[in-house]
Amino acid sequence: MDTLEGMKRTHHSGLLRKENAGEDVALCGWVSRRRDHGGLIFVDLRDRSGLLQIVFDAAAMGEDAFHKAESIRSEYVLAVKGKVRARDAETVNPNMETGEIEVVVSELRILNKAKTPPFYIQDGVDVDETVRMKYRYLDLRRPEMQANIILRHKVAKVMRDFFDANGFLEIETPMLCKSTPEGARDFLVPSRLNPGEFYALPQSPQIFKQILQVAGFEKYFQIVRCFRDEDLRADRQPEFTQLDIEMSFMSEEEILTLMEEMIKDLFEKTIGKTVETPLLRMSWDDAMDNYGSDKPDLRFDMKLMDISEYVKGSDFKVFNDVLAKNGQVKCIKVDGYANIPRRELDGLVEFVKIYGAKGLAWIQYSEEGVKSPFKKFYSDEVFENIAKATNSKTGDLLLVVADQRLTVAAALGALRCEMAKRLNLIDPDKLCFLWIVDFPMYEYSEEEKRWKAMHHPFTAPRDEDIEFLLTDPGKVKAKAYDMVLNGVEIGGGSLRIYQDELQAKVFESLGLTKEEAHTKFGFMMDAFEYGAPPHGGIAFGLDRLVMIMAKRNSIRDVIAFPKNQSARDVMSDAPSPVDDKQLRELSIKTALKKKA
RNA sequence: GGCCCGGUAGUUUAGUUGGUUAGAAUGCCGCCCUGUCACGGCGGAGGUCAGGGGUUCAAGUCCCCUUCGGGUCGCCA
Repeated sequence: MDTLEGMKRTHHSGLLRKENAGEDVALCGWVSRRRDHGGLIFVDLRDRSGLLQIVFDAAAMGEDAFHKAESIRSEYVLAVKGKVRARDAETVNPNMETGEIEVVVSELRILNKAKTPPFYIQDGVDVDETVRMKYRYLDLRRPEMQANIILRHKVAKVMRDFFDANGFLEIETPMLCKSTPEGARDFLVPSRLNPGEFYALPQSPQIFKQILQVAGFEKYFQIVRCFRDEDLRADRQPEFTQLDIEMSFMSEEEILTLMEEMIKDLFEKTIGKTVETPLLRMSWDDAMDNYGSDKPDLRFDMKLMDISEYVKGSDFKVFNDVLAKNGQVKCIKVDGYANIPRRELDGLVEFVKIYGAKGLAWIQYSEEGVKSPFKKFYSDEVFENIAKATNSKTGDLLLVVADQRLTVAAALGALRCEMAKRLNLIDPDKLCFLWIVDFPMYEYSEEEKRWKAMHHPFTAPRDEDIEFLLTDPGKVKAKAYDMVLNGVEIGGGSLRIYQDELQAKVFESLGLTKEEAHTKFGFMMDAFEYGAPPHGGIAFGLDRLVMIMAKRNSIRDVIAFPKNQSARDVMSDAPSPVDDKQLRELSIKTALKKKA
């Protein structure tokens, strides 16, 4: 085995070009591929910058050195000295950035051997994700993964530059915090020095960033890790990174505008995409009614349409019952899909049930006439009127759900996205941003039979709705806003309550007594008694943002060391049991053992 | 916690109605090869069909349980 002693790398392999022909270079990297022709060996050398072909020629380099070259295997770590040579026209490889040149090796050093990797390190290879995760260091060598991690770095860098230029300060907040029972489950950390007591890892720096406003920093941001002990998804990890922002003396309008500028700057400087501002703003009500979602994907149309008025007053019990209970009958139109196979329709019925709908009906405006499970309950005229109202032509399909407003929205909203996916209606290069505004302040929890804050209890209600806080909470809208990109919520925030009378009222509306509120959020309420400025903020999900920029379907692909769906790190095998001594130090008697 | 899908050489996979010794590609090992770039040629090794139980003359294949992985609903103030 050799060392780098006395050799200094002069270039990165992937950056050499025809202009470098004739230069003496020293390169370092990993063996991506080896092509042994007997007296001539080609190796694709890979470093962070890319691939380059290096050539070992028995005639030119002497027998001993060539013999050494013959022992090279995949992923060996090499250092080579040699001369850049322009390739003959017929040996140019147009598929490689460096395909016009190669490096003829004069000196080879094998800096390290490598075991045969469990999978081939190349983009586009479909390897089981558990294997990729276990050997994450190999998976991360793939150019695609390197690009994702590099993009992530650039994103953070551009954000920091932007906020610095706009007078913001990056301030760190604690990782060991007080547990707050509201919201997501906390990860708990036992305190050795305080037996029986626990810290919580932050779900977000929400309270601290607001207190920093009381402290007079006026403009705060932080790129910060957050922790939530909830079930995972393709776009949810137990620890994730947030761009967290809070500022004082700014209106909602000013905040939204500044964030638009940040996003515009970000997309331009990282992936070279132009974002048109100002972004579209849509009320929560409009989003729910037209798209069935508070994070609508606007890359395709297919809006929800209300056909309640056309189907009321018939003998069709399903619709009648729903309409009698203030429900609605709505549909989406799938253009040119009237000949949908029956089997697929049955599948769609099952699909909407996942979202709480009791069923799915349809109208097929087919060549052979109208087909619909409720055809016999209505006259031809009704179907003509529905066609007119929904702008349906022969060949179109309407998918119909009847239920309460939010159930219809959930089912048709999901179905809308599903049909777009199936029919390939989504342009993958499109970026559709929008703001969702005027969120409801509260949502009713059927489970707990009470009103819960939709955002969090420090979110300010709209001034004109304050009078309804206690009398009609469902009517109150909040000064809250989410930024949505391609059907993904990438950020959300609000103006906060900063006057204690209003805060008390909101706590009361949530069924919290002053004492309870004080136990939960006391230190913040204390702080707010000493001159809290009007303030507000927002937080963006950095992982999700990078995921979309990198056109990936999972945030695991843009996180260097992610967890799997069971929240395990399969590379390090965390979490793991600890021995009793550690537990005793923490004053924890026993840990429930995983059942054997 | 619920629902759906999946687990076959290192990797990606085929495997029909349950029926001979589980097949291929790639990777790996050996030999040959001076213009390849997914190099090529010849030869070779490599399998707890996730685990357990059941049905059967016979199970990779059918049934049940467990386990692991992915997606999703709930959950994520």
